[in-house]
Amino acid sequence: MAVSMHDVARAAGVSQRTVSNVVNDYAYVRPETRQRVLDAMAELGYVPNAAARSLRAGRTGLIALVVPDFRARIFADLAGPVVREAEALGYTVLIELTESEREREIEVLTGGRNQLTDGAIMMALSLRPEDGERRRADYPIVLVGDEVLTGDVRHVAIPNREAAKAVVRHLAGLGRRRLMLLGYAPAEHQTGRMRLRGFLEGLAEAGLTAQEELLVEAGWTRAEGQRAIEEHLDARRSMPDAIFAMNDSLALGALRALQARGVRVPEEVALVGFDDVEEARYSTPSLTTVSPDVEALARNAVAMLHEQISGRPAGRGPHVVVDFELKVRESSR
Amino acid sequence: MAVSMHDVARAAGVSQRTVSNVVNDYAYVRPETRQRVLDAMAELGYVPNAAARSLRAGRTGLIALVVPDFRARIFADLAGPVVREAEALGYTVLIELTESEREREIEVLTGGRNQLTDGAIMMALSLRPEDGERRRADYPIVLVGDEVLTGDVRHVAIPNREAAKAVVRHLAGLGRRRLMLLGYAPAEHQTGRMRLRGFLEGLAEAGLTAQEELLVEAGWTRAEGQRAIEEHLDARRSMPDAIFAMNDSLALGALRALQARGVRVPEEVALVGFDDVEEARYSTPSLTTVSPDVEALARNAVAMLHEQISGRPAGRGPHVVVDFELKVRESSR
DNA sequence: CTGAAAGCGCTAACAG
DNA sequence: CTGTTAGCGCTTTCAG
Repeated sequence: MAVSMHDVARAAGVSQRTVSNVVNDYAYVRPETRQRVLDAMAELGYVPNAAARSLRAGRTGLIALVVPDFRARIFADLAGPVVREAEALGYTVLIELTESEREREIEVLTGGRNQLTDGAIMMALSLRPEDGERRRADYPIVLVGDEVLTGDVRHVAIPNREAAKAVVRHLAGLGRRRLMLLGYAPAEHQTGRMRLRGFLEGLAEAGLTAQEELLVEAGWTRAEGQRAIEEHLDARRSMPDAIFAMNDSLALGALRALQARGVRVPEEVALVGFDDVEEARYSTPSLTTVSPDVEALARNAVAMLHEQISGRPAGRGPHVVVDFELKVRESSR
Repeated sequence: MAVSMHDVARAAGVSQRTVSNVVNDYAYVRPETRQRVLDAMAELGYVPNAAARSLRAGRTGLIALVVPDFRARIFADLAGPVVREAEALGYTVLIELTESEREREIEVLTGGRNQLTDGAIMMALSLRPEDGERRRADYPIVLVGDEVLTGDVRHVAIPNREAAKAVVRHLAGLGRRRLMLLGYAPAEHQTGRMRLRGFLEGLAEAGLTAQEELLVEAGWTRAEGQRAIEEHLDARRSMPDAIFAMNDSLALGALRALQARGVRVPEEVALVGFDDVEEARYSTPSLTTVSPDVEALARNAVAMLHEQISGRPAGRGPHVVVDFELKVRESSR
């Protein structure tokens, strides 16, 4: 067994209490006593035991980051900032993968199989509003992304609607009139619904009307983007002069299809994505895209969770929408 | 405070011991007693307390995954499999980011600031061989990637040398004679050294000799790949007929530079990368690359760590090299 | 099959 | 400033 506080106390000739005081640099300890204790600790290689501390404190200092999968770039992007923010507030982050399974997401709402974490930050993709009732009231949670639960669950969102609107405004400003929305998926995630809504609002604002033929269904993957555009072109459906893809993967797939069919981007068709994945900067042409402030997403999520855990008064509302930036690149000029 | 075992015991009219037995489906408990206990647990919403259990057991059931950064694709790819494997063995994974700082990597060797984890899987980039001495002997660690420590540290490796050799063999088989190595970095990571060594061995095997002008220095990023190739072309240095990039980012940066300068790939210059990032499949032309078996990497790392933690006899040697596959795509035909 | 009770390592209330 | 000590929730030894 590892060396305990008791061992240190004996070695330093003080009581356990004093060792504890030193470890937590608490209260008043006479400098020389402190030094003696520190020496003893170093000598014995003392390391405080997290389990005992947690048991005593009733908190573990752990928070869970719950994501569907790390291969999706946005989740990987989020992990770094979340870990850093959490660390700054004294938390350690542990990872939970849901593979987008609803059961696993629900399990998080109840605090998990064991009370291992003080709270969770979750990107939920499969929860339904009514699942909110299964939530254990005293388990702090912050949802990132869509607002999928009813009730007073805190949540920090990507500005889907506002950004989609900004994209349309940008395209209309370039004189484009026949805008395609790629990745249309009626009643899928709220993310899709919000981007759709922003798209439609943008069109209305620009005095344009949506053409049904230009709302193109596709899963949000590169392969699907490619397939959908190929089919659209081959079927000689009405040709857009701009495409707003629901995310960058779709956009990059579309780009490949357009190039394969000899359609020039951006001359004939402008192309805009969403997410600002790294590749967007490096494709040829480079891709105009919406860049949500992921850093702020992480910062807010951790801060909001910390507020709940520590019972501190919320310095911000229960719902936060972070900023975004439209990165205009070669694909829409 | 949450409901404890004691509460459940009282509600079910049994002793704490019996509840514990039920929870750990231990020993012999009469079916009806078991049921009564289960009912009481459900009724009260009992959830076992991880801290108490850890304190008692002397193990936390947590393992650390220590990586420099999640934005580098390979780390993100590793996370999923590691979490899944760990879960299958009853561990929870927690994340530690080192930003490649040597001090932080060393700290892991000593078991960290608190005994929170039972062991660690680390991708170390900055450790030096002599750091091995700082290692706390009883803290289980598995290194992934390079073998950076002397001593008996377990480690699972990517087949850098073998794969680099296979790449050269492939290019030579296509009739290419003037092979460039992009991302040459004398005495950087061992990864680079091993790939370099494989490259040279491959050349020797094919009866070719390395030209110094074709060992091109560059950081392992896309921007650097682009810059290095642009400079090389603009300086009118000797033209290669094939480029082996130390990783895919470099290769994709190089691709961009080649296209910008009107060099046709693969007709004039074949191009091969390393890592098999997702984009490699979708670039134009798609990129030939080495695909290490990341799944196996994760599986072995977790299994080896588990062996150390549980003190089980090692079913495998202390060093494992996983498989790879050379994915031949459009960029080298 | 079940109960009583010790004790894992630490914090903090209480007492000097 | 420092010592004593109870107890966080659980597992497990020892008795029944």
